[in-house]
Amino acid sequence: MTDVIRRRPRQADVAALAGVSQATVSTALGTSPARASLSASTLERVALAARTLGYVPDPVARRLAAQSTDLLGVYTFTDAFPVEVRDSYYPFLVGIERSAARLGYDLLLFTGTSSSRGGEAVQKVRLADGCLFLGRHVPEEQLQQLLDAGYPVVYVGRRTELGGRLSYVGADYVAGAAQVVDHLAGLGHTALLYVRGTDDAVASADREEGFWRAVAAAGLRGQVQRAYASSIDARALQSWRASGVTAVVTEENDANDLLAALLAAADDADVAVPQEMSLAVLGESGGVETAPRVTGFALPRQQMGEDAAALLVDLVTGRRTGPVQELLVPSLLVGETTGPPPPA
Amino acid sequence: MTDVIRRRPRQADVAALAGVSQATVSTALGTSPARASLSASTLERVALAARTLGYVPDPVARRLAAQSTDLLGVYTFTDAFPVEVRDSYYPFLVGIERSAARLGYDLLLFTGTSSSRGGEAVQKVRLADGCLFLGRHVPEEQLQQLLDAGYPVVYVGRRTELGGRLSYVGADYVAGAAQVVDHLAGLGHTALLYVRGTDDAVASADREEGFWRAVAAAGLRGQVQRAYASSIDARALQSWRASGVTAVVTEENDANDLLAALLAAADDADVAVPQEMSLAVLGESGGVETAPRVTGFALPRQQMGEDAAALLVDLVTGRRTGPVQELLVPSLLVGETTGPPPPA
DNA sequence: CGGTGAGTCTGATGCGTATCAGCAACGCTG
DNA sequence: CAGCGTTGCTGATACGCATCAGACTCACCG
Repeated sequence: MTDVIRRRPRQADVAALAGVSQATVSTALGTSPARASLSASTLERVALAARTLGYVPDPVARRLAAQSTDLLGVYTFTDAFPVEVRDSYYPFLVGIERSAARLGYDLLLFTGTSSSRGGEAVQKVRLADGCLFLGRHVPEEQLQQLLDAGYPVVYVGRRTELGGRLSYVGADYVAGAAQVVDHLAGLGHTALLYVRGTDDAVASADREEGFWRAVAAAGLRGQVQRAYASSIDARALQSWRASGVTAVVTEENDANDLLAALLAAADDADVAVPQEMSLAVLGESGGVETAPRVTGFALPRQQMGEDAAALLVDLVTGRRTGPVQELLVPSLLVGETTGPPPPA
Repeated sequence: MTDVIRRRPRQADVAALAGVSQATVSTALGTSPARASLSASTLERVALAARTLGYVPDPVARRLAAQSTDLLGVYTFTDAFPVEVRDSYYPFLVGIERSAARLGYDLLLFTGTSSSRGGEAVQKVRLADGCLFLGRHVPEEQLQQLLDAGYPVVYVGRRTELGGRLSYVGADYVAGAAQVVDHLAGLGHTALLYVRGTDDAVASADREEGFWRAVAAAGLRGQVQRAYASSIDARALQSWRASGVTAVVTEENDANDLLAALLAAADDADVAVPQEMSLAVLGESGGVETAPRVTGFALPRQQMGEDAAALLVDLVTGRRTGPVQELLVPSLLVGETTGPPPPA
């Protein structure tokens, strides 16, 4: 009598029942080309035995032997499930999950905070076939190691670190900025001011580039000014108006809310938006509860997630190779803060 | 010359560099008690070698050998990241992630939809040390197999399937219902009507039990009626009033919105809520956009998630054993639909 | 009848780690 | 010096699967 409290059945058990070798079971149940050279009757017997025993392959062993788990890692540097539901990461995850599910992959969720052993923790993602990263943070050394080992990694969001070796699916801020500027040009504005924050993030630079390009293309007058939210007040606004500016665009900026400062300044200065001054943001206007719906552009977040996951799968399967970098074009959001310029 | 494009370093490489055996490296780098019997100098040499080579343990191999991955599975039968952000599962996930992170576990996310091979798919969770399930669906056969193998499973939500062998962290609907009834009793109501749906879900039965218990404890008159949303109209409402009922409670019910039907009926019958008739729900009143904030109780969803994950970890580590069943008490939500009964 | 090839299947091996029995060297006791 | 316990390490093995180089059988051809 064999032990009744047998652990999970393994291929060896199936093999015994079917009267074949473990190797044959592996072949019969797998998808390798070798499968074609097994007789129909053997395939059938193995399948039957497997069903009878309720055999299910052990994904861990499978991975150890074959280097593949049908798992995609998702590494976030903040909680993946933010309490702030409006959190901007969320739509990425929705997209990622969709794509993964469609392609038959499951998700391995790492939170930077968890195994807080800092650096080393990232290596744990190797349990998955490949890994998506999202978040501002870029652990260069760790990524370096992963890349060197040929481990597939895709960032959600444009990342220029590591000399372009990183694959990513990002948003085309240049195009987004251009859309906003074009929108203003279409309304008849000719003198624009772009107020941007003082940091040097990639996205910021892209937005500025988009601003300049569109300004040039449309033959407008434009200028850029860097500012802290605290330095934007009624007086500044008045001086801009005096210099002929009819529309101000700014960047969304969580840390340092330029947009809110501009709205407040307009209010202070009794400048009606958009009648006397148009206002737009090169990005999305934060929360839903923002009083006026501000003109700007929306990142195709869910689509970015989907594309990133799909790209990762391609890298994993080898359908695509090398660093692949993809930019998706945002869509213009026309809000209530832009209108034709005031009559001269 | 050894091959330069060497794969990730393994313990064998560290061992060679440190001049010890692979077994020693495993012991030195691990946490087993055997570690104590290694000399300080050896520990040091191994640690140095590991650091030099940038050795990182392979989570897969570790799991295969040691049956432990520091991973918790999360199995949902719908998308884990619902597009409907208001989705009721979401807070569970927030709690789960928190707990997991705090306890040093990462999350393995399975969506019932992904590996759609139906039943067998559930077995994939074995990659994790234990698994949380959420969703109405209960794949009994599959769970049976997992339980029989001693695999730790915890449901989020009370589940009475499998003869009580399932561990869960649920909401105490009995207590929740009692809170609502007590609230009404405190306001002076003496005749209550509980309108419930027609299904026989566990939660429904619990609510009804809570209703009866609290009614008995408070010495009130109560009655229960089963109904479809479509059968609730102005006439029904009037007849209830005629029979002396001053407060109606119902259950939240996504499929068959009794609550909405009641509100509509009150409107039709020109019965003012809560002046002429109080209305409460034994659960949460659906969306945020519900016109009046309906009195009811809130499930401590996030807490349930946290507790469930914590429980699972206890089961995994063996700190607790056997089926553990936990109920958390909801908190009363006093809304705008309950008030004192009309003067007789 | 020896030889060739196609069709089927198996034994052996590796993946990277954890664990355990056991070995060698050493000091100590009687 | 025989006997014994300690300390510090290693060899062997298991975990469950995939893969590959053969081995074996049988039909068929020259």
